[in-house]
Formats: sequence, structure tokens, C-alpha cells
Amino acid sequence: MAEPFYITTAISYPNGKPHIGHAYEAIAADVIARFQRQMGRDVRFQTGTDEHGLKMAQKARELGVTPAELADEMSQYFIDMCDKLNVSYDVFQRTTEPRHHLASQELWRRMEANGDLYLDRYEGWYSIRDEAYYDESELIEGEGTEKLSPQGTPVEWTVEESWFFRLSNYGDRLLALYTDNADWLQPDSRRNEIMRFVEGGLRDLSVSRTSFDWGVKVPGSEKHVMYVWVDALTNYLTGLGFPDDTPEMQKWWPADIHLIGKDIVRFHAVYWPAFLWSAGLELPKQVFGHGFLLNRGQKESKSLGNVTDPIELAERYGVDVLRYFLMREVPFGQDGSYSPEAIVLRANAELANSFGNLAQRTLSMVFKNLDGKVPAWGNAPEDTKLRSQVRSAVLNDLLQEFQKLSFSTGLEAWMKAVFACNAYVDEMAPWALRKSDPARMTEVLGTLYRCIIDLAIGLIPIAPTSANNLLDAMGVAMTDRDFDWIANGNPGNPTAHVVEQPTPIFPRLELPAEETA
RNA sequence: GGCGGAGUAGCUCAGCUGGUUAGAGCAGCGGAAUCAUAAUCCGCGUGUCGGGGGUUCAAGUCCCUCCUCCGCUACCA
Repeated sequence: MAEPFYITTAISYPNGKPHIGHAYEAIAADVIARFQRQMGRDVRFQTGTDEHGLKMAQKARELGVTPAELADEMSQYFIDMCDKLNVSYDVFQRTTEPRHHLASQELWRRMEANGDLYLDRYEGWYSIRDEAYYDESELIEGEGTEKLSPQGTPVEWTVEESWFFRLSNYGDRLLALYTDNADWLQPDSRRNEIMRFVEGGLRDLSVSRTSFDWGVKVPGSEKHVMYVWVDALTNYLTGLGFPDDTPEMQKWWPADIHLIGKDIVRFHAVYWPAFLWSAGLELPKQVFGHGFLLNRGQKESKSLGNVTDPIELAERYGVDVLRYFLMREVPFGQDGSYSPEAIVLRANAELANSFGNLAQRTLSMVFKNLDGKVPAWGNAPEDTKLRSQVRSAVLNDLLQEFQKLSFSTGLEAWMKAVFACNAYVDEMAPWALRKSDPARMTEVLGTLYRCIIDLAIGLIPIAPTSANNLLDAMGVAMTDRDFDWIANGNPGNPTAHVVEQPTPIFPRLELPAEETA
């Protein structure tokens, strides 16, 4: 039976429409999911929306709707985005679902039963207008002795009843976790930061609020709603049926990886393990905090007016092109930058000119010169060398790099193999062999044919639609489109297939006119 | 302020525990080819490796110092 693999994205906070960062995370998670499926794993892929909390309540009030109405509307945008981007999630978990409330409350009860929750008072500088507490150090000087929030609103010392979680008890255990397993939290830069943070000492965490009610009610303490992160993090369990002892829980928990943005690493790498320990549950195997995507080097924001709709990007350049660009351009884990020029340049140079054209020129020659009959490959030294080079690029480099989530490095190796194929075409010059040595031309085309199949299989997680279309045109059975097939038994080209007149798999893109101004 | 990271060819970056003439991609220049999406292939890089000092037979790679940029420094998410 296939080994299970459970991957989650962070659940998105839907107080606005999806931005490029949401798309980036969803795409990256989908690449991992598809890659693991191709590796033969039984993949469970969950994403969703985090619909509680103060900001949702505020936003709803602003718009004159109920928080629930807002959540319904907004979460649909995220579902649509996933569908548009070909994100193959199995579960879209919303935190407003009744079963999620039950799961969160059960987690709470277990933490309470373990003695980690206590009722106390939260004191601090509170801004009524912001509805938020601020630390003394964040405050700015107003007129006279008046203190103001970072937003310039008045603050007053406020005392509120709150439940607390004994986070302070978990510091040593957390440090041991990071130390004993360096892969548990990645990349290393984030791990270092978190270790420093925990080494500095942990305070107990205020985990309930009484100042608003848009959230999960605290069991037996109905005035309180849970701090949104208690409820948000629980979503990873909800989707598997927790607290019931479901087959899904047994099969997929603990998760193999929580893929998240670098801004929420602390919640996943400090609070979440502590909650899980407290509740007697196993920890996820890895937390990975990816970087941010910048628009020409700048963070997107409403005030800069540079917010990009990821759906528009996908429609303009193509879903597969966008996916390829994001995974190829940005070393995973680091921040990256994008622009129309960068997307078009990368797509044209690598997908259209190099790989797409390689397939096009090869399939065209097969179609025109061999009546579309798929040729067998040759065994001349050049043929063997190319085949093993391509095979190794996919099976060793790409596969190993993808396993480490180093997508850009894996694709770089893949690209080198594409270059090698194009160099081989030019060197062999099958168009000249057509007259001088047709048998040799057939071998050359057969060699290329096989190499293109291997390359296309390697590209499936990144550009699933395009890669599969190409494999369709080449007569490769659906069941053969995985790494095992490349590795095992060295099967031949699909002999029964007849190649039709090929069409370019990655058309060249034009830079949109308004972007050149 | 404290802690951490980074500063290498026009641009984006590789350079592990110090060791032959510092590398890649893109851009640029020259040439070849014409099967193919005017798509490909081949050739061409003397850059104070942020500044200064030091250790060493030998430093981009270690130590000190200075400059610049970035991240983290808990309860909005």
C-alpha cells in the first residue's frame, strides 16, 4: 500500500481577495503534492480559509454585512483561485464549519485537561479604535504625557479576563525539537530566528478574547472566544475528522509538511507544537516557511497601487507558465521578485524556445518524415550519452532537488538537459540525414523522442496541463507518467502510436503593450 | 539597542570544512545552421570578490574593524 503523504497550506485570511502570495503558496503546495503523487505516495492535500477574528468582524461591519456573509463570499474567491490555478487540493477547510468548531473545542478541552489552561487577566495598552493591544515599546509619544498606538490612536491601560496557555512550560522541549531535528523547521534562516526567540524565554499566551464574539466559543466559558490562532491551527486536524478516530486521522496524521509563509512561522513552530503536545497529539514532520513575492522588488500594497490579481496573471500568461515561472525564478524559501518582463523572458527562453521548440521540431520531423510512426532510439555513443544525461537530470537532479523543495535548482538541471537535446539535434542534423542516411535519421529522432518523454514527465508537477498534453500527443500511457517508469526496465518508445501534426506546446508570449510604457 | 543574514561580471546569483588561471544563467558581440514556435547551435567575460587591517606558504573562503542593505525582536493576522 502506498505510503501516505499529508501536505497543508496555511489557511488564508479572507478579509480581502487572494493576492499573489496566496497563489504562490497554493502553487508551491500543489507542485509538492503532484510530485509526491508521481513518486507513488498517497497524497492528502488540504487548504482553506481562516475566517474568524477581529479583522473579519471589523471588515464585515465596514461593509454592512454579517461576518458569516462576508466569510461565505470571500472564501469562494479562494476556492476559485485554487481551481483556476489547477491546485489539486483534496480538502478545502473553512474554519466557520460546525465540525471545525467541535474540533477546536476538543483540542481546547484536552489542553485544559492537561492543566495548561488557566483563567487570568490580560493587562495592557489597548486602543479602542484599533481594538488591539500594544506593547509598551510600540507606543509613540503624543502631546504631553499622552501615549498613542503606532497608528496614532489613543490607548489606555486596560484589564480583560482571558484564558492563558502555559507556553512557558514548553521552551526546553521546543528547543530540543529544533536542535534534534534540523529539518523540522526550514529554511535554516527561519529556524535560527525561532531558536533565538525561544531561547529568550516564553511567556504564557493569552488564548481567549472577550472583546468580540466572532470566533469559536471556549467550552464552559461562553463569554470567551478562542484566540484565532488556536482555532486556525486546528484546521489541519479538522480536515481529517478530528476529534473522531477516523481512518483519515490514522492514515494522514501527523502531517508530512505544513507549508506556510515566513510571516507566520512563529505560530506554527512555537505555538502549534506546544498545543499538540499539550493535547497529546503527534507533531507534523516539517514546517516550511517560504518567502514573499515582490512586485519589481516592492511589496504589493493598496497604497502603492501595485496589487496584482493572480487570476489575471494566470489568464494573461497561462497557468502553467505562471507556475513554471514562480518555481523556476525564485529559490524556494527566499523572497523573490516578478514582473511582466521577467515572466515573458523566462517563459519564452525556456518553455517556448528551448523545451517547446525541441518537442515541436522533433515531432514535426517524425510526422513529416516517418508518417508519424514513433521511431526506436539508436544506440550510437551519442545516443546513449544523451539518453543517460536526460535520464539522470530527471531521475537524479530534478527528483532529489524537488524532494528538498529546491525547485529552482531542480528545474535548472532539467533545463540543462533540454539544452543538451537541442545541441544534439544540431550536431546530428537529422534534416541532412534524411537524404544521406534515413535509417540513422530514424534513430536520432527515436533518441530525441524518448528524451522528450522523460523531460515531459519531469515537468508534470510544475506544468501539469502542458506536460500531459505533450505526453498525450506522444502516446504515453497515463500509467507510465511517473519516475518509476523512467527508472524501471528502460521500456521502449510507444510503438503503436502515430504522431499527428504537432502544435506548439508553449506558444511564445508577447509583452503586454500597457506594461512597456 | 540586541541577535542573525547579506554585500562576487551590466542584471540575477553559485562558490562546502582556505589551495591550480574566481564560475553559471540572462543581457551584449561575432559566427554556423535552416528540421522547428525567426525558435536552435558554437565562440567571446582582466570583475579593487563592500572599504581597511590581520593570520597563513596560500583567503572571495578564517580573525578584527568600518560602511551599506535585509530579517527577527510575542498576543491584528
